[in-house]
Amino acid sequence: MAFFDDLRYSPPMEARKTITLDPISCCAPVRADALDEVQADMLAHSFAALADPIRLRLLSFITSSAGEVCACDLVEPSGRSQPTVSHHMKILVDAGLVTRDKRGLWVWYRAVPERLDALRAVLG
Amino acid sequence: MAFFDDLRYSPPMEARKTITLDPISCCAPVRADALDEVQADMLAHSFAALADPIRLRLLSFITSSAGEVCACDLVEPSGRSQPTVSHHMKILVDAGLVTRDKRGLWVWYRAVPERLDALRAVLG
DNA sequence: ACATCACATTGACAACCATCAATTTATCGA
DNA sequence: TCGATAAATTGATGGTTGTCAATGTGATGT
Repeated sequence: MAFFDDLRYSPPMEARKTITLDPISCCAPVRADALDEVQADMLAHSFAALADPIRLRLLSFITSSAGEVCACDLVEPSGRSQPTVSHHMKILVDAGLVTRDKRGLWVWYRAVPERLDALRAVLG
Repeated sequence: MAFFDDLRYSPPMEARKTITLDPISCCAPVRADALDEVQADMLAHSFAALADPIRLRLLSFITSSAGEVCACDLVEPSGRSQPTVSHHMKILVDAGLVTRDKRGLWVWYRAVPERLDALRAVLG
């Protein structure tokens, strides 16, 4: 019971093996960074492209169609104006998640599966 | 060559089989939404939690340590002030990506692998 | 009770972001 | 060359976000 009281108000077992109750050294150090600052900046930029519901739906339109999708088919189902859709698509393209291919008057978008795989890898 | 010129300035093969050159029907329709608006809102909220380099590094500190990490060990390596780290950790907790456990003076964080798995699933 | 410590909250500010109307740019058919 | 069309850009606006100094809150040991 004194043991459990100790546990409740102290650093965990692993830490308690090597440290004292001195607040300065209360905590076991975390491991070396898995992500350096440059990697974190790049990844954050990619995830930011996914951090908007409209962009997620636009991307889902594209990934759920096996091939390409015309920009003209994204405006109406997204419920946003043409300039807004163009703005969001630019963000997805700049993040490398989709490619843009202009042919004549129309622009065609394709998902970039390798890029989505890379983001998946970071999460697991 | 006339054939390729056509290809270059027209909708793709699949579309050309069923449509005319009338601009109104120029494009093959995208498939039904894979993501409805409610799902998109929730997912965007989760990805927004990952859309900051500091939060990605904080999360990586936690996931790269097998067990828990003390909040007191996150301030110095993140290079941000204590209130700023507290702010970012709240965002990660609210997004369900980490859990918060206060024991005595210290707060301990743990990753929530199921939640990271869920986000991974969306990307693949 | 009191001083101390870990962490959260508040308040303020600058930077960034989503959105749309209006306009511009690029491409096509005639 | 001209009119029409798809998409990008511009400019403006309201809302959100990252940051820190100062302060508040709750737990601890004495």
